[in-house]
Amino acid sequence: MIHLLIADDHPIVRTGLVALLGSEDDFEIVGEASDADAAVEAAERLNPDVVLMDLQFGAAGNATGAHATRRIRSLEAPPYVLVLTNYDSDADILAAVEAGASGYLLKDAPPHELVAAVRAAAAGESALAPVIASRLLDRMRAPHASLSSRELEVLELVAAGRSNAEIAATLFVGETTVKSHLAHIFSKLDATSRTAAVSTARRRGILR
Amino acid sequence: MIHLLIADDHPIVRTGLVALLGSEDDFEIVGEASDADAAVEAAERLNPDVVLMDLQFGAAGNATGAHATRRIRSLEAPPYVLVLTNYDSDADILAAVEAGASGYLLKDAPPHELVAAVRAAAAGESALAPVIASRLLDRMRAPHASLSSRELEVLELVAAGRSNAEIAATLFVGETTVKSHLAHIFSKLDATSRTAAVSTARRRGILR
DNA sequence: CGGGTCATCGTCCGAAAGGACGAACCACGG
DNA sequence: CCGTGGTTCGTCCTTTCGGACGATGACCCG
Repeated sequence: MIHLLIADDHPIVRTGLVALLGSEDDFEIVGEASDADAAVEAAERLNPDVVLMDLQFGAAGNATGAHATRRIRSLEAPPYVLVLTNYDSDADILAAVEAGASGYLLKDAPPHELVAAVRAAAAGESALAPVIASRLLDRMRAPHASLSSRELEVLELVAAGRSNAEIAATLFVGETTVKSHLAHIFSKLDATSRTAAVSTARRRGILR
Repeated sequence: MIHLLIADDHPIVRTGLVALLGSEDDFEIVGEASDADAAVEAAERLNPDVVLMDLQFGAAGNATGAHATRRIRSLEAPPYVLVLTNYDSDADILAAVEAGASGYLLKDAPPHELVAAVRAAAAGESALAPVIASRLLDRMRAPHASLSSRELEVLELVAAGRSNAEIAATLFVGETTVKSHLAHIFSKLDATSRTAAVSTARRRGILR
């Protein structure tokens, strides 16, 4: 019997997952969580085998699914975490994998793929949606144009229209550091300004 | 008895909606559709009272939920269409309302709100999520933040990462003119920098 | 014809961004 | 054990951007 915890801020999605997965004979849904903090708490208390984790949680909290994943994976005897999200941006994928996710699925995945991924995760295997797997392979093949996670973090804030000073404050670093990251980003993306970098990153699918 | 048709490309969401709405005594789900064309066909054939319509359909087809809504509303004795989507961008809302939607709900809406909206739609009333309603009112109050065609031209070049000097050369005008257009754009979009303006324009659906 | 919007071009000036150096710390792998 | 890459910080300097004034002519609409 595989014990599942479902963490998603959309009631509709939670209901759908419960209906889809609950009908499998060897699955048992032991809990649901509607935000990142509740997910961590529930994972600790209910001791599930696999956590289905959304990456985007509404404005309710500021903790993201990636944060929650990291915290869950640092519990003792942690459950496997299967990330389930809408988008396939490099930034999200990288953040999730680094946080210790066992798999990365898109919400438009067909049910059988979802079920298979849960079984794989419960067995300790990795389960990546085909789209995601090929994207990761692309990244392996062309390591030169890949940004570090910190650089992505900076670039996302740049794309949101924040100034260097604001970004520095958000990330708790000096403005010099932000400019340094940006210089590396410009070099990697072959851009000479922040807006050009954002444009290139969007075109290449690095940002969504 | 209210007959429902559910149109959404995500199996998880469809399952969730069926589970949530199917348990209401006076609701009956008469069909599901996984893309926009199938939704129109099903609406014509099954003659539901209310169609729950997603706005974003995956890359499968090119028809959007707004198109499908328009076509459904142009049937004879058309059902009411309740748009159900993830995003609350002004462009989406406006497109849906113009296409004849009776309501606009976000997928993170609580179930009771969803049920209430379906009943309201079936009764021929409008049902807007509070967030959406207030946004529409804001738009009414704040007279048209729409950009002139020249301003849009400039903004697109800005979004492509070009500098003021490059934009000026491209459009065969002086750099001063570009800066003047940008100042107007900043004012209309309530932004203080080019990247922030691009970000806002994207969020509002002004830029793709 | 007056009033509004749009597009075009100015100047002045402070703030922000970017380039060009350098340098320290740490983790990780060959 | 040493090199490589990532993250952090620094200074000096130039370029670009954005704000705050402005001005002109073209156009449409009531």
